[in-house]
Amino acid sequence: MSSQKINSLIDLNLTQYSGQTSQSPWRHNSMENIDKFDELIYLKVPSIIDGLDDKTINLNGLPVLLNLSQDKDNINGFEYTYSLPQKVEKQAFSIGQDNLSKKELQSIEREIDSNLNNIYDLEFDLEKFYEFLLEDEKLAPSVDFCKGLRLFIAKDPFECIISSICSANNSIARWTASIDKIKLNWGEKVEFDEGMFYGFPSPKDFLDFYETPIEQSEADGRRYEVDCYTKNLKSCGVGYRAPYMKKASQMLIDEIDMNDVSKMAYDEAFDLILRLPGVGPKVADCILLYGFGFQEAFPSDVWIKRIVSHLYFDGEDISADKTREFGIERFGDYAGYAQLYLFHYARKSGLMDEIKNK
DNA sequence: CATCAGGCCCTCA
DNA sequence: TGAGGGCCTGAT
Repeated sequence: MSSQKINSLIDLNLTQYSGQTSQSPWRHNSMENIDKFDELIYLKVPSIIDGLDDKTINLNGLPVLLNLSQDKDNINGFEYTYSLPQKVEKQAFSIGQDNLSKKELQSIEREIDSNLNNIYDLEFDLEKFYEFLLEDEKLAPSVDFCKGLRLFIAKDPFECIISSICSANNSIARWTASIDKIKLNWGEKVEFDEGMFYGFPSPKDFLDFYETPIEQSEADGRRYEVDCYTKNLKSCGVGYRAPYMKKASQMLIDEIDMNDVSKMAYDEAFDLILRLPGVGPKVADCILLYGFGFQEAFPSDVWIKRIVSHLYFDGEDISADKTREFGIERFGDYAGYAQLYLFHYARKSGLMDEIKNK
């Protein structure tokens, strides 16, 4: 398999490990070379691909495994290879192909490129954004610390919603571990030569999950205890967020169509997402930014609050709500990126430690 | 054994 | 309308 090239300014390592609240990290392909970003991601490309003889072939969401690699001293692009699981290749056999044709492979590659464009926000003009940053005295230093950092957009909005609910009042290590457990327990399994990979359960799947290891049930007029450990959300370490996740899933089935959200204006989408249980202003903005691509969102957690307070309000203690209003007002369509750059600039420059010790 | 972690929910002025 | 207490859980 020849490797494909993407030519865009991006630092994969920085982007991947900047702790953005959209998805748990991917899987290292090799730990041997630390000077190289070398990771595997499993995703599904859209279902229809162009086949031979002007026919289209429905592979119903073709699973592909991508191996992305980038030398850490070259952030002007990256390369990837991809592989398909044996199971799906057999589906191709069943529709009369003894292998995928060149045309079909090209179609798949186009879809992969399109997915990578979305996930890494590659259409975003970083150079233009840097001009914007340099005009702001406070933001200007961030350019040197964050060169090549891009938004890391979720593959799946629902996964992003659950991940974001999970991240509230939590540590990065814990919420990512919980999400990994959920995928391991209940995600669709797809086997590649490189190993087993897992999808994320659907909203409907979540309705079947229990909130505690033992639940009371009633039948024949009497109560008894049911061992539901195997479908127990709390066994994934999500704690009191388990009922939030279940109720949110129910609402996403009954009353909120995720397909509508991206068509809405930001304010309207914000109010809608805010109705989900376990979702406050900060989590709502994370969902809109990382799950739906609303770049005018300004997720305001305690750190952004402290940073904004320090840089723009002379250290005066301001509320998270006021921080959010400030970010949206001041940075406009760049709010999401400004938040990302502020956070990592503060972390890398030592500003965060300085504020913390106050 | 406390404390705390990239908030949210609920209660009560 | 907003301030403040309590909270699953696992790491330190």
